[in-house]
Amino acid sequence: MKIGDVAKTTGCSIHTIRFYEKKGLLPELKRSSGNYRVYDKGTIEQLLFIKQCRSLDMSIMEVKTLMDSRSRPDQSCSNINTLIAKHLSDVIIRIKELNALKSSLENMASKCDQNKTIRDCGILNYLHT
Amino acid sequence: MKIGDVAKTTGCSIHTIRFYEKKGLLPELKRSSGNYRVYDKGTIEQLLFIKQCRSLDMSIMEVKTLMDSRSRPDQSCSNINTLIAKHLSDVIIRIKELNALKSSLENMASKCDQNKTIRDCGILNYLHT
DNA sequence: TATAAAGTCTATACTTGGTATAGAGTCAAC
DNA sequence: GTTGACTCTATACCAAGTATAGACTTTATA
Repeated sequence: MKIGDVAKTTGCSIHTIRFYEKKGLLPELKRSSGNYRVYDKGTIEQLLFIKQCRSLDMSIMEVKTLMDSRSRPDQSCSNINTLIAKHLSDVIIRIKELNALKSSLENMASKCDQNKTIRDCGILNYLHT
Repeated sequence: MKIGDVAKTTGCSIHTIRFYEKKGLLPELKRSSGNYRVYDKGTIEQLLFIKQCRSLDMSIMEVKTLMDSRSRPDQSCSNINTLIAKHLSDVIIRIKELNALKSSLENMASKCDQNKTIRDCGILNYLHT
C-alpha cells in the first residue's frame, strides 16, 4: 500500500501520516524501489489507534507512551491507568475553567445591547475597567 | 518608563510586551536616545486591557478588533456585541465537546484496575478496538 | 512510445501565543 | 574604567498539524 491508499483508508491526511512517522509514532517503513513508503495492515491499525487517542485529545507524547507500552505486554499497566487518570483530570480542570469563563462572558455580554455607540458600549466599558 | 518597569506594573513579561507590539496591539512607541522603548500611562492601560481580554481567552485578533473599535467611538458597537457573542458561543461549544470527552475517558478508565499486565489492560484493549 | 497527469518525495514556511536564547549595545554605580 | 543590570534585534522553539515548492516516480492516455 502507498501513502495515498493509507490516507483514504484511515482518514488521516498524507501530511499527517508523514508527520506521525517523523514524531516516532510509526515504526521504520520499507521503501519501494522508487523510494515510496510501503505500508501494511499493521501500520493502518496503528494509525487508527493514534487517531482514536487523538480524538480523546491525548497529546502525541501521551500516544507515544501508550504505543511504547504496547510493545512490553508483560509489564504492569499501572502507568497507563495513571496516564488516563491524569488526562481525565486535566479535562475536568479545563471544563471548570471554561465554565467560569462562560459566566464572565455572559455577564459581560449582558452589559450591552446592539444599539449603542462604541463610546457607550457596556462591553468595552466593562473591559476598560 | 522603560520596558522593565512596564513589565513589573502590568505583570506581562518583557517578551510578551514586545510580542504584542509586533502584533500591532500597541501604538508606535517613542524611543530614547539609546533606542530604548519609552512607555507612558496610556500604554499600561492598553496592556491591562489586552491582559483582561486574554484572560477571557480572546485571540490576539479579537483583542485587536476591540482595540481598533475603541479608536472609533462614534461608530455602532454592534460588531463588538457580535464578537463577544461569537466568542461565548465558541466557549459553549468547547465545553460541550469536553464534557463528551470526559464521559468517554471515564468510561475507558473504568475498564481497567491497577493490577493487570499491559496485555490484559482494559484501557489498551478498549483503544485497540 | 511519448507525453501528460497523478502520485510521491524532501524540505521548508506558516499557524497561535507566547517563551528562550545569543550577541550586541546602553546606562548607572563604584 | 569596568562591572552589572538593563535593553536591543534576530532567531529558534513548543503543539499538532497544514500548505507550499520543486524534484522525482508511476500510471494513464494518445
